[in-house]
Amino acid sequence: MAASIKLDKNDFFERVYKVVRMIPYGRVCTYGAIAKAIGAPQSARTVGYAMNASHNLLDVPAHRVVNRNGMLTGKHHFPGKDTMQRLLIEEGIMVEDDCVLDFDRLLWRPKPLN
DNA sequence: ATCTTGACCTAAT
DNA sequence: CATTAGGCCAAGA
Repeated sequence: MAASIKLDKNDFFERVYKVVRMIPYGRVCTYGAIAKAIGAPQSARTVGYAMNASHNLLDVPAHRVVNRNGMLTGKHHFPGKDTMQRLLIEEGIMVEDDCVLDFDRLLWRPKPLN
């Protein structure tokens, strides 16, 4: 047995979801922050990919995840046209021009996972 | 099995 | 300041 200490791909996804689930209502988070929280600071890209698969999981508020600029880069991947923006606004987050206003204030930083 | 693309980020030029 | 390049992991052709 030994061997295979390598992380299963599913683990990576699960970790991402775990962090995203912790994002409080009315707050937003970034891909990079999440990546860093799960111990893969340079895998922000894969975090985004994980979000894509998270559409099935209703527990994961993917709309609260934006890029480090506060831009709604993933809005095109949501059903409908401006679903992501709508969801954010419904939580009290002001969005304009595909960017989160007061982004610095609303940004929530996840704590590193074990 | 290889190559390309993708909801990104950081550092270097 | 703007642009380029590299790195990461996963899925589709």
